[in-house]
Amino acid sequence: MRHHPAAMDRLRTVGLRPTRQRLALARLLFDQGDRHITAEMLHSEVMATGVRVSLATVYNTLHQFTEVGLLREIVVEAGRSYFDTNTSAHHHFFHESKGTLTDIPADQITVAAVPQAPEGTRVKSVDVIVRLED
Amino acid sequence: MRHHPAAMDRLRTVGLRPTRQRLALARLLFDQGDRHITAEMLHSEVMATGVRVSLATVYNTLHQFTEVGLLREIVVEAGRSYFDTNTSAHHHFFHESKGTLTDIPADQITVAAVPQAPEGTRVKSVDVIVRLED
DNA sequence: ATAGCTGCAAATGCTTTGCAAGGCC
DNA sequence: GGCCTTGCAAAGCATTTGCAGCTAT
Repeated sequence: MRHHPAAMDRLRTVGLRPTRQRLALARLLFDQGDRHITAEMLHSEVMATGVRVSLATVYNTLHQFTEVGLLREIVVEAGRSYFDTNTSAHHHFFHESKGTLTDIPADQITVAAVPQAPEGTRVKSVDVIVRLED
Repeated sequence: MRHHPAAMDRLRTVGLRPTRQRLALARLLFDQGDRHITAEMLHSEVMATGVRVSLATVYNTLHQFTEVGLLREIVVEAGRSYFDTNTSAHHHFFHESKGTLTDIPADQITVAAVPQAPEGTRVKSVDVIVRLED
């Protein structure tokens, strides 16, 4: 049995038990650079590696990872959620015909003069989605 | 029977038959300034006015109106679509705890230096959502 | 008359949940 | 051992669709 310290440590650090399922998912998510993935896609991938993980667990895990800041959820279409392994400030291209997301580096777009948040509220995030068509 | 010329004309102009249902929905949508509304909300409203319209028809009508440019669809949460009666360029505040959308006038926010669209694609729209929390 | 609409109910697609069984510490 | 996790299947939502009957022109 192989151990992948990075994934293991990542889980311990955020206080989630490094179970077989969470380790397999963490490796797929974080061991290959930035990814934009849906629960279904991740489920297919993990099954393809031979590790049995239920779709329900994939959903639960994605949300747990999001809660502890390992992932960021991106909403581009009603009825489907994407999860982004890059949690730093950046924005996205969304290719509507293909249903794929691509990063727009933070330095390639400028959002200026964001208006003051209304009384009693704070700005949680500013999400920019540039929708592309063919 | 009352006739509301504006709603009637709006439908004829875009080539949709001014049926009883579409007229009722168009009046609720367009006769009171900018609105951000979901299918469920609109369905409740129209039923409250005493006009029977099925939820399926509300969905169909919202999409037809969107296709002909009378509405703009805004996606802020997975699993729910909002429709905006203001189709001009502007962005939104989304109050997460209340689930409400508010306009940010185009002149109160600046999105600059949008990167070139990748080969073979066009920018369809640039959507900015400023998420607010309490 | 007829092409376009509508309503209903069933189907769909994604996501969440309840609960018993299993696994990490 | 005890508590956290997982898997399964069922339930939940928002939305879409098929089709028979209705309606605007």
